[in-house]
Amino acid sequence: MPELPEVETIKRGLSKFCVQRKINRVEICCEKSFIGPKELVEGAEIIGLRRFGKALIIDLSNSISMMVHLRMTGQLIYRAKGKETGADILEVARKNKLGDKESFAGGHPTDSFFSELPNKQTRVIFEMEKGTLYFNDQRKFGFVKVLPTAEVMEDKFIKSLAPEPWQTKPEELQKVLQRRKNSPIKAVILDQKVIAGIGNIYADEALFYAKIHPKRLAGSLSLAETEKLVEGACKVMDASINSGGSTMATYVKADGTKGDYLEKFAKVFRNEGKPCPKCGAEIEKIRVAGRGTHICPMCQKMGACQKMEGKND
DNA sequence: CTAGGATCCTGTCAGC
DNA sequence: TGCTGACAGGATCCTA
Repeated sequence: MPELPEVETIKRGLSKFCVQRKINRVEICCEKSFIGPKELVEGAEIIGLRRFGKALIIDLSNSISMMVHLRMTGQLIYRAKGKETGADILEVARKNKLGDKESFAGGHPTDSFFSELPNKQTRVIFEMEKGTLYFNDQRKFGFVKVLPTAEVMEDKFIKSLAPEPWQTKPEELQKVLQRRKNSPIKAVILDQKVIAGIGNIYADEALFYAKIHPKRLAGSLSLAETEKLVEGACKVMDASINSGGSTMATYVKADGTKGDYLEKFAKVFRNEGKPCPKCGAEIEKIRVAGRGTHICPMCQKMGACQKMEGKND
């Protein structure tokens, strides 16, 4: 679930609490969620955090790194010593502060951000010098992987990542779209080897920004449309990062009630039935490439050619 | 090589 | 209330 802006927000949040702190002990609650020998991590100090697309790299002082991928439902939650239950975290969240001294939570938004830990979904526990870092993951698709720092860039996933939207050249992307010309454009931009960091939310938001129907075949996009799409991806991700991504600071509203960080910037995602902010037409939910997809049927029209083939929706 | 579908796993929610 | 199937903010593997 967490996409590039969420991982970036986590990187910034954890940098405040974990860098220059030692990991004393690692407790693995789910074998599947932790790949590699935990002994290489225990006793090492975190010296920095990096992000590549949706992957977070935690670099350690002993030339070892951990690669974290949250996939659909992963979360990283840090709590200072004595604050493990999360009882006082609601108060922190109410203040809407990202960089509180005591705690931080980001990733798939659930009540685990501020409820008692560890819980049923806790997969790995890192006992740190001054607090505890929990890796939670409901569906167990995510993982933490131990590898030598020197091999991070050789990792299969990292190595095959395309540039992120800000570094994407529309002309280059256009070539890939021609190669993948018979796939729906949404399926293509969800591929991390095509453009890094986009997931289901930002795919829908970027396509809405560019007024492109997600079922349009990739090969049918003009260069101008591709440019607009890249611009849209940059803008929606910038907006999300600036609003704090999906973290406890945005999960809980200022008045203490449960909110939804999507409210802050999502124009179409999970807004089916609501009016389009541009034209007022009703936003629809459809299915594209096996994923729930949200569009404004007025702003995002299919091309005339594809329509005649009966592939419109 | 591309395209499409199944698959990993747990929880929640709509519909009966 | 309980059961069932669909679906979920991801990526890979398998098949054609």
